[in-house]
Amino acid sequence: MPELPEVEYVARQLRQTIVGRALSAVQVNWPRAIAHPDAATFCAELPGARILRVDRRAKFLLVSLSGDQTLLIHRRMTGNLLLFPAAADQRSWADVPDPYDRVVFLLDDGRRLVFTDPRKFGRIALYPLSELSAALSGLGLEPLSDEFTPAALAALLAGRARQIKPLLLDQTCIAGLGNIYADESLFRAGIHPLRRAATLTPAEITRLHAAIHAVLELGIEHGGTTFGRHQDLWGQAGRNRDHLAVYQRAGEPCLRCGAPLVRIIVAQRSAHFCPTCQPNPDAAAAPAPRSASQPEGDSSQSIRW
DNA sequence: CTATAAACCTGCTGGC
DNA sequence: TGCCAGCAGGTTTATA
Repeated sequence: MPELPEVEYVARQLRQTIVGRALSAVQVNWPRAIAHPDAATFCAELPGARILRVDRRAKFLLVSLSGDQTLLIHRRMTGNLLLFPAAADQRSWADVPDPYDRVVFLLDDGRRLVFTDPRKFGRIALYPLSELSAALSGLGLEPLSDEFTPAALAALLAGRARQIKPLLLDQTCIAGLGNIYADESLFRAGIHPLRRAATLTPAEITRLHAAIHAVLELGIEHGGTTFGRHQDLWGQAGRNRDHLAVYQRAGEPCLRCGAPLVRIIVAQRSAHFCPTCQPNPDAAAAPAPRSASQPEGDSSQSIRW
């Protein structure tokens, strides 16, 4: 669920609340949540470090610390960062009742930054500046940056036989889109999820570029999309769900043409679209399924850990 | 290069 | 009402 907008929204909140503070202590309740280095070293290195800045790259949260170290946080499916006020009883900062709290950072002003994650997929890593770029080296274009232009997108798609939907989800191509925003982007651009990347026309590429940008910006503006568990720093749900056009709306009428929206499986993930506004290119030869699902390709690669 | 499947985990849903 | 198979989505890894 946390995709670029959800991560960006929390990054902005963290930037306004914890920059300038120092870490007093760290408690790791689920060692495997620490991807690098080992949990013991992680806990030993952090106390005393001051938080210099907070950034985002793709779906990663980057917390720059004094001592040339950077905290990399990836929320994966169900991870959330919550900030709690200083406890009245300073001694009890660690005994957070929530059983899903995997890592707890105690700030020097008594507040607690907690990483909660029911599914245990989320990861936190600590890298020295010298290894940071290597750790993030596998990521593709940052969709809200200046490098993401229609031309850059065109170059990415050129010669690719892959279906467009899996390509959009591939973090080594474009970094930050997840299932929700990929579906929303394709709908906005009027492109069927099974279209082969290389077959998109210049006009379609331009539309897709604009759609990706718009959909992500709107997501951020609305505090992200909450379906299962995304919450912001204060535990608040995002409001973007009310602004989605196709995701999780199978069977409901298309907002543009009224036709029933469809859900199929593409690359082992659900894909939602409007069969009218997003016509299937080469549906001809195929057996012509209906609404259920149909296997199709995918792939994706990315960062280590 | 592209596609497929399984794994990592656990809460929630649907069906019986 | 209760139990369980199956689903969900981000990423990695192994295999066609």
